[in-house]
Amino acid sequence: MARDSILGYAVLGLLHQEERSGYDLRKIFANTPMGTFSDSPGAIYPALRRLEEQGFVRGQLQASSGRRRRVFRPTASGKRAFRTWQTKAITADDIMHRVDDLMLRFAFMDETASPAQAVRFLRDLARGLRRHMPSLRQFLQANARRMPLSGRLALEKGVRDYEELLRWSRRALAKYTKKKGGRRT
Amino acid sequence: MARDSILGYAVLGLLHQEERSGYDLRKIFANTPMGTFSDSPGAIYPALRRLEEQGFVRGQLQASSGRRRRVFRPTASGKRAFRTWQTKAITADDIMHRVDDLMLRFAFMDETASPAQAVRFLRDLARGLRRHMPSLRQFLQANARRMPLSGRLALEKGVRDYEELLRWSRRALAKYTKKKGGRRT
DNA sequence: GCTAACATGTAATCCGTTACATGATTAT
DNA sequence: ATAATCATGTAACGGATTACATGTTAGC
Repeated sequence: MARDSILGYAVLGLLHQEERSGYDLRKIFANTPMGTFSDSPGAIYPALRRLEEQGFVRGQLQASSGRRRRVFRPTASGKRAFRTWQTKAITADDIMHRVDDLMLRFAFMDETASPAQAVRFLRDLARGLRRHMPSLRQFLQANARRMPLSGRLALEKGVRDYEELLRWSRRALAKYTKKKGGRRT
Repeated sequence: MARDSILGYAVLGLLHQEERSGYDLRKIFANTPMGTFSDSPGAIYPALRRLEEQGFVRGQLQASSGRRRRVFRPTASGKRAFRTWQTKAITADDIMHRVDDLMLRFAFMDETASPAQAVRFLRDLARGLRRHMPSLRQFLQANARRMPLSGRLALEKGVRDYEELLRWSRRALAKYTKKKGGRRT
């Protein structure tokens, strides 16, 4: 529950979809756009062990013949911990420093929480972004003039990324509210 | 030169602008959009020590009265190391896993390399992105259908981010080639 | 006199990287 | 047979987080 790595949550989320082995997870991290995470055995297997020690996943040996293979599933407690992490309030700090975590939290929303929670998340995100952006724009306006071109362009890109994220959250919200009538939080 | 943290490079880049103390750096990381980096003393001071041990920066005590304050400057060797890191070829792995590093490398380009290097970097980046995106789009097309809405939206955001980066690199390139005639690599 | 800001550090701990190690099965 | 892939781990190391520790100076 407490001080977990994002990798741990990524793993826990993936295990909600279907039971998987460490090797399965490695392949996912190696071959898909989820590959922002490490596919190295030195990251995955210790992460699985930690999750198991915390009681968030349970591993089970498959096929006693030859090739041993342990597949993992989340426990009830693991599901609870994931959902708690995923649906907790979005802080200013999340927006400034952990946008990637936010996207991971959202990516699994329909599977491990609910469309209603997805809507709540998107509204929360949009609100956080609207609060954050004025100070960013202000910094840009105050400093852009005396910055060299490369620095200015990099900074503008940073601001633009947040604007894009806000636009994305609005489009996403529209898809949820149009498609389904689901409104209860 | 070898196995350095991004924080180390961020620090080294900032020290190129003017001499700064650990505390100065902390303030920058705490109060500006460079704040993706840690402003904790437990990150900054060890990073400065490592840079000093590598001979990349030199610290000097200021104002012997009361409040001690050490300001750091990059050495010739530190400047070389930074420039090498900054201008090295962009790999597929950089594009898949280290986009933030790429932006940091670019942000200091005018100050620590040259506009010509900036142009070279942007062209290299655009080429890398054009190569990378087909497989991303392909994955999206192949999987989007059977993904839940939240997952699909997150994935689309990922693809869109790369498209935005490509657009940004082209706009940035245009600003370099329009503004100055600087063409030699 | 007290608080906030200035200023620099260390220690415990955790996690990821890199490299190493081992062995089974499938395809050529 | 032998290479590739399946499959799981460990050990050394490095760097970041968190919390602690210490002392100075300026402003109210």
